[in-house]
Amino acid sequence: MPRSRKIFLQQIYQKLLKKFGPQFWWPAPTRFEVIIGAILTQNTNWANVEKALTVLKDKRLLSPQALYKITPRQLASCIKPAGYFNVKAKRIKNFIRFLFEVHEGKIEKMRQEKPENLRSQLLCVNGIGAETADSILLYALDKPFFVVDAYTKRILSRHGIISPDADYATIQQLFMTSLRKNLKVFNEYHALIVRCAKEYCKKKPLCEGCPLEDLSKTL
DNA sequence: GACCAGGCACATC
DNA sequence: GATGTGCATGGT
Repeated sequence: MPRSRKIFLQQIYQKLLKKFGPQFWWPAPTRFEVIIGAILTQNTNWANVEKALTVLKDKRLLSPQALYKITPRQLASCIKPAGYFNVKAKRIKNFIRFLFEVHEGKIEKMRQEKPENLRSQLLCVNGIGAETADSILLYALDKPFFVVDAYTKRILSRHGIISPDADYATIQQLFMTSLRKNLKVFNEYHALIVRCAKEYCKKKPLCEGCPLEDLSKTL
């Protein structure tokens, strides 16, 4: 990778942090809740996810044991506010089944797995793709994997750092080889990208007032 | 009423 | 292997 691109990614982080400050993403009370949230938030507004999580909490269903017992149909009816409730119910059940079959139903057991192995295992669960796997690894399990999403792609391609058709692994590598392997930075950086894209990167062709505006000129 | 939101798997060509 | 499509609610 060109050295300039590396520095560029580091500069973007500093700019975003300066502009928006820390984002405090995912301060959920349990790792398990973060994981379920990661599945529920697929292609969905976070506010809707919180509603679904509240229902699960109120019904005392937000535990591996409880979700193991519940039927997909019952689960679907609880998570309706998050949208795609039938698919997501299946996906959550798939994850729970994996958790019990491979890690005795225990998150802490799962955390003992070697990070690379764990990522492969998660990707084998039907319904968990690269982004959801990395969100789980980073935000729930404290494993340093950079999360790439639609916003990340949009911002980077808009500022000419990647081509619009760059794939997930390529973009992830870009970040992971440019930055220290640091949980806090990975966590914050992804959240900052989402924040920036939401506020400034919606309108085509250019995002007026975006803190990254001037950077692309220096590339 | 259209559009969007912190994706993914599957069908089809 | 690329491209298209279904899944669904709630806020703007």
